[in-house]
Amino acid sequence: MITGQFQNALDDKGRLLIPSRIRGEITGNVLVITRGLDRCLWLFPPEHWRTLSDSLMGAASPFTRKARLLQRRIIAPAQEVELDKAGRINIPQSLQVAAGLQRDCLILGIKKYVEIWDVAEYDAYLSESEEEFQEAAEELGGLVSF
Amino acid sequence: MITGQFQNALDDKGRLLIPSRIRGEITGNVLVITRGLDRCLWLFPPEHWRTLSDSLMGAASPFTRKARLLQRRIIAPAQEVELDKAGRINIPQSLQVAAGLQRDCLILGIKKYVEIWDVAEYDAYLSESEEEFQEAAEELGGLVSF
DNA sequence: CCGCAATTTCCCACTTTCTCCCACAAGTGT
DNA sequence: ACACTTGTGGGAGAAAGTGGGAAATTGCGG
Repeated sequence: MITGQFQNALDDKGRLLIPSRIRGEITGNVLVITRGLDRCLWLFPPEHWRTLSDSLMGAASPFTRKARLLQRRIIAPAQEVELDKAGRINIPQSLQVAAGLQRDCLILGIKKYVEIWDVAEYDAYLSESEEEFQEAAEELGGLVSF
Repeated sequence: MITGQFQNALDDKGRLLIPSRIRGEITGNVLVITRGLDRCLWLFPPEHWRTLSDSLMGAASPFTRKARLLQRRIIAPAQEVELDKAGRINIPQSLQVAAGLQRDCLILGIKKYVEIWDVAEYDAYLSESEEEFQEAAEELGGLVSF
């Protein structure tokens, strides 16, 4: 169960340190990175990626239009990345661009996976969807109990 | 399982380098290239091509109109291509035209096959289908859980 | 049937990028 | 204060990506 919000710097070589709190939660030193929904990247432990991508591919032959879209947007950009000795991953150029990563990145632990945002992009996202968030909270109110 | 998104240049002789990450996933040095759906080319390892083309032919006698269409659009343009020492393939003139390839090409790994796009064509495709992608993602919400 | 031109194939060489490794600064706990 | 962990930067060597020339093949006209 990965949680926590961290801010680390992407260096000139495109390396990003995975916070040690998160590293402690994963086994092995390989992760899968891909484009997420909204302007961010998703980082999965390989076994969770397999589950997700299989169900995406399963729902979907390349002969239907929406399936191709999902495959191209989610599956295609996915790449295995390895943690180096210092616990960093290399973020491929194309993914940096896709998520608009500059220097300061946010790393969000969302239980089974991790999101990577550019700090500025994330701020923009939060403030522009504040209203929608309030609505969503109201709607869920009935469903969620604890 | 081939994945990853790469951008390489098609040179004046019509050669395109297959990224080494992808080369590492295929055995042998022969691939099958053909026209794909939407404005792109598909590249298969020979064994997957056999599976696909067999099932296309099987599903479809030449006496139905739609079957002939599929066969002419997908099967007919297919050609075997060989990787040279540097890991490049030669893309036949007719296929370059079909996919509108200029110089900068995108190479998308979609698990069992590879798509080749002209960079500009792909950008156009993505932005024009952004809305549909959002819909498709919402629909998946119900199906995919992990 | 032969020779020349155009195209393709093969190979080599250069440049850029990536990868691996090491070093250092700052912060934390003992 | 000292050892240790965490976060950051950079240099050297290796590999990936790119371009171009020479040899081989094809096709065409004489």
